[in-house]
Amino acid sequence: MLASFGKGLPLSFYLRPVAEVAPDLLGRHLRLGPVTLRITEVEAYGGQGDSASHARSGRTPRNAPMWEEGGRAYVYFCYGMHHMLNVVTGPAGQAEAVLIRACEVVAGLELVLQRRGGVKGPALLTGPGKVAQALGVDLTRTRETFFEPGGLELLEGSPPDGMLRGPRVGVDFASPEDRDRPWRFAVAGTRWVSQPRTLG
DNA sequence: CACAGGATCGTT
DNA sequence: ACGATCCTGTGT
Repeated sequence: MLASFGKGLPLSFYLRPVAEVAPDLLGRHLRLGPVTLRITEVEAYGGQGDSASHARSGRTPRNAPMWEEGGRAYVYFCYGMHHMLNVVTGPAGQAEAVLIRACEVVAGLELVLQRRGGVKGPALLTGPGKVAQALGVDLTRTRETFFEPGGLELLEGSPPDGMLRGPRVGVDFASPEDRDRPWRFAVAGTRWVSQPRTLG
């Protein structure tokens, strides 16, 4: 019999404030083809008013998907080698998104190991670049909704027992107010978290 | 057209 | 602590 990973999340799930959707994504399942991951760490990024967000300087070709209706992917290329996967939230015009920072493998371990170069332990999937690499997500996925057959899917998954939160990683360039905003969320007690140091 | 920098990762 | 590596936004 086929393993069931739950139903797909409805559009209404995404059409809420980003700081509400982000913690609600913990424990959800992210699937693309044969690989299914359980989300263990995320970060919320706000719209134009958030100086840490790609939306801070208005709409550009790269961040255009952020301005569209929630329930789709925003993928960008970083440091010349890493792809970052975000979940766009809110109605069109809000430009809010959640960065998927870490996961644990639910299905497709063999392919994940292959894509990640045989790395073992938490280093397999703790960090946003690693998540995209494991899923096989690249720039061609940006703007794609989570409702397309054969595409990226977000499923109900299993809720976490507890949650940790802390400031976002790598946003020292932002205003003090935005830098200190506790918009990073992680499943409590899991090894599948990047830089656990700054989480409480 | 040229340039500086980045929501990172893996090694030193 | 640092280098890889190239897309992107900004300015000329």
